[in-house]
Amino acid sequence: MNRPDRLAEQDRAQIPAQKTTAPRPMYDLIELFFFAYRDFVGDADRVLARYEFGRAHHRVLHFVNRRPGMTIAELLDILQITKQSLNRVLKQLLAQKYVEARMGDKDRRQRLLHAAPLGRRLALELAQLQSARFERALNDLPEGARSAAVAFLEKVIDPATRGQIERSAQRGEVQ
Amino acid sequence: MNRPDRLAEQDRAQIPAQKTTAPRPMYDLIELFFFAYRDFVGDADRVLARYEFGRAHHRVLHFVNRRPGMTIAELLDILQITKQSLNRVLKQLLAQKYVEARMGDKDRRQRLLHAAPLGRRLALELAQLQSARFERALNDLPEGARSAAVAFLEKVIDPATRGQIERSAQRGEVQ
DNA sequence: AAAATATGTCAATATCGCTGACGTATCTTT
DNA sequence: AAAGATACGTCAGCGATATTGACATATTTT
Repeated sequence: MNRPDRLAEQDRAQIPAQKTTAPRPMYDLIELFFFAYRDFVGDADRVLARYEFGRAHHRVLHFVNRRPGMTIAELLDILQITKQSLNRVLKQLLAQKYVEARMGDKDRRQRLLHAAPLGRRLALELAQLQSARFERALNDLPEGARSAAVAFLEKVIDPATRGQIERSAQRGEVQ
Repeated sequence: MNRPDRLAEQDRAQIPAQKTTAPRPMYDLIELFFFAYRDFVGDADRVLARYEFGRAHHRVLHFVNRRPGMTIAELLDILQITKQSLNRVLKQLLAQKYVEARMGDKDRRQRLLHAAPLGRRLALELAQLQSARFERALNDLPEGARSAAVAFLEKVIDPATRGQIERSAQRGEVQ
């Protein structure tokens, strides 16, 4: 499946005038990705607004719920935000009992984060809402659409990001 | 492909105890979508930073470039932001000659937006960068992966949003 | 004892979004 | 011709989320 109608790299380099013509951008995918993501997060946004939470809270809650015992450092690594940004939302989630922190057993400096019952409920509600959107989409599509979507998204992700996710996922997912 | 193993709506409502058990959320798709989008916009972010532009500028520039002659109202409709938010970034794009506005011919109140040469160049650079990511992904995937991705993303989008896009797309795409 | 690590926190700033209110030019309707 | 609707611009203020830099504390490692 290697695009036989394309010239190999070295042949291509020898074409005279056209100086390695860039292909036409895939505007369809670019725009669809933009709109799909916007609608996808929109579902959660509406619910979060009722709790006076924002997207940042959602992201933290999601990963803490999914990967219980996560440390601050791991969370920073996966969310790619600064400590200061994380701290603001985490402080609220802790104060309102959506998340709880336990002292690390091996390293007592660490704060191992866990979703509290309140947080588990909200995280589940949000995940179900977003899943429902995917389900509606997949219901209209042929067999194999789901694994195709998974495969595509995986490949779109940076290899470096993939590494991060896998490392963090190793230590037990939940739900 | 209509899931024959599902009960019709009215039968479903009569099931006693189990009160419509929600299926397990599709955590894989949820997380992949999050990371894929983040990496996808990250490409553009790095370039935009060199120009002192942000994502908001990119979105405006993209649609103005793609749908020349777009009015302010259409842009607001498609971006789903307020006039005030748009104005701030649009003003900069106009001042720096990335975008130009021409008076409407039929309705002289309208400002028909066009990407200026500088804007076309930047828009293309960004689109090519994002396309390159998709291309790398699709090269690793079997035949038909692209149309599968397009189909999936289309279905994930709200029908209402689809309507908007189509309406705006009718009046001539470019490049 | 010194250095590295995990985390918290202060202060200042930027971007991007919002709401509400009001102004002007232009088109449409009566 | 007057009245109303429409397209757009703009002022002022606000909130959420992100940033950087600097510094503090507790704990672990060397």
